[in-house]
Amino acid sequence: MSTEHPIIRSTYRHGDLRGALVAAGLSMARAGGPDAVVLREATRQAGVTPNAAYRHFADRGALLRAVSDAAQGLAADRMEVEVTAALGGTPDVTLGTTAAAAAAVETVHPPAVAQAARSAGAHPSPDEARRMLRAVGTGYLRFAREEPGLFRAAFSVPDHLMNSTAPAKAGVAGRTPFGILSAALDAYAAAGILPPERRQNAELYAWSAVHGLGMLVIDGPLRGLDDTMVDAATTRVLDMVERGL
Amino acid sequence: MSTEHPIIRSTYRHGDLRGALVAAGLSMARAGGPDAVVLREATRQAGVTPNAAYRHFADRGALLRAVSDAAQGLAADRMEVEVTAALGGTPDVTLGTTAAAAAAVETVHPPAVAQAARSAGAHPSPDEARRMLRAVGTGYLRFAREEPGLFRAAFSVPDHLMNSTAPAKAGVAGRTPFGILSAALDAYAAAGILPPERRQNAELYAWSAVHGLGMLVIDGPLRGLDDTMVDAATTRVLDMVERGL
DNA sequence: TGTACATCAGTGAACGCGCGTTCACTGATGTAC
DNA sequence: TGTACATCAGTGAACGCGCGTTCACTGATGTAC
Repeated sequence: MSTEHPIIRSTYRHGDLRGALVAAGLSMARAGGPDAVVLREATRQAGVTPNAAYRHFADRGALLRAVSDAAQGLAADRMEVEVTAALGGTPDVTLGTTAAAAAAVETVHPPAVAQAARSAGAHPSPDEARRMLRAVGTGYLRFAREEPGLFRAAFSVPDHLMNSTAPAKAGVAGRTPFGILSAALDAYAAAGILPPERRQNAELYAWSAVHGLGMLVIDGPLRGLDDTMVDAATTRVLDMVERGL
Repeated sequence: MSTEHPIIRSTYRHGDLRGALVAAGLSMARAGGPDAVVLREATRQAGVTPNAAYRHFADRGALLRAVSDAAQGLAADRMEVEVTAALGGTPDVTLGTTAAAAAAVETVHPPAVAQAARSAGAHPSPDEARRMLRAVGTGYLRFAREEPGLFRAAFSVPDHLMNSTAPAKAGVAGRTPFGILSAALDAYAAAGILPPERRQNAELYAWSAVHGLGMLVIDGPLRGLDDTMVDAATTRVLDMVERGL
């Protein structure tokens, strides 16, 4: 079932087997979600014996968790791109693929992106804050639709909120999806559009709405919706969040 | 791995093998979600040879779809109970389990429940409409938390919205989860709280918010939230939907 | 009312598959002296 | 600077497992005459 030929190594040591296994896991998750992450296949793609994986991961679950973290990092990257575009960094870019998006992030300089977001977050205008929050939502949903397998690997694998700021889950700009959402909500509050008493846990409510649409559309009963309908639904869900928060 | 002993039949024919396989599938889904639905194990629990299943289902996928439909029916039942309670049918019942909930629905007479909802839907007061919509949401989320495996089997298995009114997905009262939500939104519109121009596709937006919270809590990064936090989040998400619709 | 027969729900045995994991091992690396 | 040696990342072979699915079949049922 492996489409890519196993790599023939020249050296006895691999060099970065752990990284290679995670990369292989990501490519499997991309194609089939978390369930498609197969330990043996990962070692095959890395050009290594199956049991070599156990030098780096206690078991399949540990590999899957590492893959999930990496997928969260990619989600973060996709969101950063959207936020940057919304804030005027690269106006109105329409990026087709997540790979392109990730590349775009890297070309804009990771720290610069975080910087732009942070400075806008400090003294944002209501309009900026709104654009930022919407960008976070659309970025999240773009990732869900462009990479449904990675999306499920990122957000359907058991984990705790407490761990959601772990560095492994961060994108190239060093922020996690949760952190990006939090920053946008901070901006929202700083701009005075969100009453302070409603700021607490606002992440959960905004996240719920957007996550639910994503799951219904890629995995659930709304699978049949075409792109324009999903776009419309995205807009309306974000309207609802904006009004309802 | 099978905990229950296989049934020894006295007759050559089973009687209702299809039903038995779906029931076995439901019990597996209850314990482990859709991935845990194993065709061979279903036949074992039904006391039948593995290949006998192929008289009733083309393949494992067909069995899984039947199980998913049945799970949606159970979700509908749970929601009906909540709606009935909210509308004064059985004031303030706190039902622990879905089994109890389903039993409660049956004792109230299925048609009576649908009837109550329908009559409230025809000329509902704003307050009635609000209580009804919230009940739909809390019922959905109660089901998610009480029966996470069934919830995932019901709403994470590929299907289309077009089929979402199929009778197989209905509960004992004959309505599907989607149908119940629609009825509540009709009541909302009829009560004049939802502007007519916002009625269209409102199902999707309300559903997204509630579904997202459910998935994040049972399967995703919010797994660690304790019951009181989830209750609080449920209230706040429903507030958001109410304000934002 | 009795019987021949078509139907089709089940049996019994087997298939190929790929998985995760464990065992005892080998051989390249880098460090201490 | 050279060498002995501990470390540990990899090998090779095997395990038990249970899955979905297919084959040719058997035997109870209910219907047509």
